[in-house]
Amino acid sequence: MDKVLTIGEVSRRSGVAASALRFYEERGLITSERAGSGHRRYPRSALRRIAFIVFAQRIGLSLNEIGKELAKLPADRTPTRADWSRLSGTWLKRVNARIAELERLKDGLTACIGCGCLSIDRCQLSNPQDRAGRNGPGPRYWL
Amino acid sequence: MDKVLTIGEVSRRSGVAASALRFYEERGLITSERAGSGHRRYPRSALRRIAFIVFAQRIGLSLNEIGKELAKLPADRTPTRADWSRLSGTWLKRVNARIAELERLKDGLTACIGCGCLSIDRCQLSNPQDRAGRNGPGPRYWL
DNA sequence: CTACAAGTTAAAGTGAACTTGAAGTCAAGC
DNA sequence: GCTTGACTTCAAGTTCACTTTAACTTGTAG
Repeated sequence: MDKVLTIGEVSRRSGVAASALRFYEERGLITSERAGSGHRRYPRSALRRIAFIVFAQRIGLSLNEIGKELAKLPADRTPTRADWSRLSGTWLKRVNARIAELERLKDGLTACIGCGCLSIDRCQLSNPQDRAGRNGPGPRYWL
Repeated sequence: MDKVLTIGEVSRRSGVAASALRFYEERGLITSERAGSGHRRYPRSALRRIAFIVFAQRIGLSLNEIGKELAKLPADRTPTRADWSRLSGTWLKRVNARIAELERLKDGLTACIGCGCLSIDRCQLSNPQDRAGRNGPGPRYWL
């Protein structure tokens, strides 16, 4: 009953493309055993790990950050419920901060734009300082 | 008193890098007059347009979407307060939807992960169907 | 035995949102 | 007149999170 899964099965059950699963493995986010043929075999616990990754992404973490979080899990055994819930602390802060920002932006949407004060000099909404700080190439996400 | 601004001045006041302003112009999001020297000159109203772009980005719109929104503004005159506020309708829905999703994820964070049900088969949180639908290359954003 | 689906790797491509670099022009201060 | 700084264009580079492609091997059904 301790059935292992192929990459195709994992892909179908998680909704994550097989290519993405290989990519995650390359990045060290997930691991797999190999069958004699060289094909990947996943334990059922991999599904939970993948669910975590997807979940964390929707919350706004980058794969890099997710990798750091996953590294906190015990390597020597299948993580327990308690292991997983320990990770959720960081996230809660993050989600709350983002919700707060959106609420702020929402208020500005009706109040600030409506009243005509969407001016860089006076309005806090478009927050020049926040932006000025983040440099370097690549797309910058709004978190 | 109808002072025009150089790209450097606009950059400092908006917190948006000069290179980004040129990029926005190339994408058709903003426009500029030219001085005899070929240097860009911006009317003060450009600051508001830029503030709008930054604001919209933080809300989660892509530059493409922002461009479409900006296209709704009158081309023949400086947009009024009413013109701007007409655009905010779409946004409000978007912000509300995103806040709702984050709230949902937040509940799952404490309830679902805590209780151990973060399983792809049973848990709605990591929503396989949502993901399966979005394909094609490039990074996929969680909105 | 032959199809054909499903798996493998490595390398290159993709889209978004910019930045960086090269090579040159223009304006102001000393 | 020279340097310095701010500007110009155009092309190429960067990051992220993947996907796509090519060339190949394995597993399964008929």
